[in-house]
Amino acid sequence: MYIEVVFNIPLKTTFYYSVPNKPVNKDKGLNNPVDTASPTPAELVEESIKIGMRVSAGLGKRKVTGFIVNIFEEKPDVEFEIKNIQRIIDKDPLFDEDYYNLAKWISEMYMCSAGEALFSMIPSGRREKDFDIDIAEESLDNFTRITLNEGQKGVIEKIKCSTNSLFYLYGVTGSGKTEVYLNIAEDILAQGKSVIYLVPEIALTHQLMDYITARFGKNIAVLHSGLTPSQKLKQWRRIQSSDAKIILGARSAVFAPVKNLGLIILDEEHEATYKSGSTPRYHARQVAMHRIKTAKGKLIMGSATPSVEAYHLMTENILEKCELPEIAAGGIFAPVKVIDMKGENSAISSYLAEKIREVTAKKGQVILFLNRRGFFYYYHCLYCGHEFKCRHCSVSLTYHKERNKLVCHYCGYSETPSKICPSCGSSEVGYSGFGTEKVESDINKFFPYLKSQRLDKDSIKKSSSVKEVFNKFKDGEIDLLLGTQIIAKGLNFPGVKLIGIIMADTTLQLPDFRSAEKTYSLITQVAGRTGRFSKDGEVVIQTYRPDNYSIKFAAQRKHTEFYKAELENRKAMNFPPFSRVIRVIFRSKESEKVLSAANDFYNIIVQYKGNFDIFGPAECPLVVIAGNNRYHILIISKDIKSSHIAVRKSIEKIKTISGVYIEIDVDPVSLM
DNA sequence: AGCACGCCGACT
DNA sequence: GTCGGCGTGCTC
Repeated sequence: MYIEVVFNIPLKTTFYYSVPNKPVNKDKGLNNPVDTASPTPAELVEESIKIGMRVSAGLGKRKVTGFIVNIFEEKPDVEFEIKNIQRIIDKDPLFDEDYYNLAKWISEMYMCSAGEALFSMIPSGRREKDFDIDIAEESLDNFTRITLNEGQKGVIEKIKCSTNSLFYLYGVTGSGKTEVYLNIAEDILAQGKSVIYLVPEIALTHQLMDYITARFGKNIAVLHSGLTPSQKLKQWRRIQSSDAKIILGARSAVFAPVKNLGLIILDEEHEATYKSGSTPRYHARQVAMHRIKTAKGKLIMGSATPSVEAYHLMTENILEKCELPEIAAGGIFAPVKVIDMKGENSAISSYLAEKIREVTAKKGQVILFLNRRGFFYYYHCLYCGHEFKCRHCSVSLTYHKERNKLVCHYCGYSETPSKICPSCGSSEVGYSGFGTEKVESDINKFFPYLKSQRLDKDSIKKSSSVKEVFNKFKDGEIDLLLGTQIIAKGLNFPGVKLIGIIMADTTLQLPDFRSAEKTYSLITQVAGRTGRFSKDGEVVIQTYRPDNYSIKFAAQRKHTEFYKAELENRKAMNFPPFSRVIRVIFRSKESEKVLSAANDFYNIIVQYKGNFDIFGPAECPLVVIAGNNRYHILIISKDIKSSHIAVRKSIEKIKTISGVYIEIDVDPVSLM
């Protein structure tokens, strides 16, 4: 008997092995050891081999784990000598042929080997281990059905009756999206089908867990990167055996081996965490759409701030838009005030400073958002606010202080910044930008009497955990919380009466065509959540560009207007959703090698004439990560097919330079 | 991706 | 003479 095996290596080739007619150390690999003393008939061994099992086999000089993807009775007609496998690892297959087709789709789509795809989809655990789904027993009994409002009832009815398969639940936080998801899930489960419920981060699975169990019982499985490989394997087996029919998890749960898939829920669709950061760089949304198409099920995505791509699909009626009325629980939005930072001398505007004084005097709490450290300097006219953009790409130019150059990270264009504003003639052009430290020192200077706490990735490690800080904040031991995205959860505390976005421009001036979308999304999310928890709260947004459409429309809650403006821009510039992007990244410890590798690639891909444009090579916005110098090339096309083929052929053709690594990102979500 | 082989320069 | 640097090529 012969088998075809794939390994977790970036090779397109599959490998052939033979299976000896005697048990191959079968005991070692199985969870339930067999008695090796009694000889197992050859047929039995062969019969027990199935597609989807793992084997251990010699590959070159080493012993590697691979997946069986095909089985043959006859010896394949090949030149080379076929080796025996060393042993079979699994008693039961981990996937079937349909699932292998999904892996092949991933490998095609995201340009990796089928082996790499399978290894990222399937847990690597060897021993099944329990994962304590500690559900308070009383919550099982105490479940009471929430009464749906008219809006929710309407949407549920619409989704149930529609012949469409793709839906978008468009509604603010608190509009009751979860209830809609679960009502549809109930319907699908009643039909004997399975449901995958995706959330952007692990923390959210914990919250939902109790609630879902209370409602549907214990046939729930969890899959996320917080579990050990063995725990994942156990969940995997439960899903395979249909012991679990609802799968709750983060990005990778989209690969759950469900039988009879009926529904995928993808909450907070706009979140970038749905896009994998390592090979294969899949997007859970894209995978979900593909799985639903093949399974003929339904997909419901939802968010208060849909990605521009999703919004576009709604206008095209590819996604059926289901709107939920503003706030289900009944509430008001906090007023949003946009402050022009022009002429302000400190990181905290006089308006915001006054508000902080006012609020804290009445024992209210304050949250200040600061999006990351000042990686990028913002070069602009301090008088009229004119911003410097690339004349080719219309993406913000990044100022490099050491070189005194404005650089475009899309096409590689650079220029020496002019000393005079091209728009108003003012000589007050220059760069600005400040990090957490500057804001922190300003706060301490102005409000030495306040108990303030910084919360970002750097500060957690040394001091306390996020949870601790939140608990302190909740108990009122902290007056002012200053931090990055992490503190978004703090918006749910009723004591918070003031939220400030210190520099809305930090996301806006990122050298990324999604910068406006990210800015809009952040402001809308912040402004949308606040009113719900503190009735007399206020949101203050500081910016040098109060008239920028993303800030203005988000602050005024003119959502349709924002998407309209953004889609017009994207269309004019031929950016997604009006095109598809493939990003090819080159990295190396040696800076000279990267650029020459990128140039080599460029010279190869230009030869493949197709319906696509090539941008670059250019430095990645974050030029050096972990000692690696980084360059990228962007291939932008109306139709991904021709660029896909060109990239694949170029990768095959390019001579590898030692120490230079090439990574491909299809439909990148971040271009940093 | 690993790992070995092999071809050159440096050094006891 | 041989140790070790990394460019090249192969893995069923």
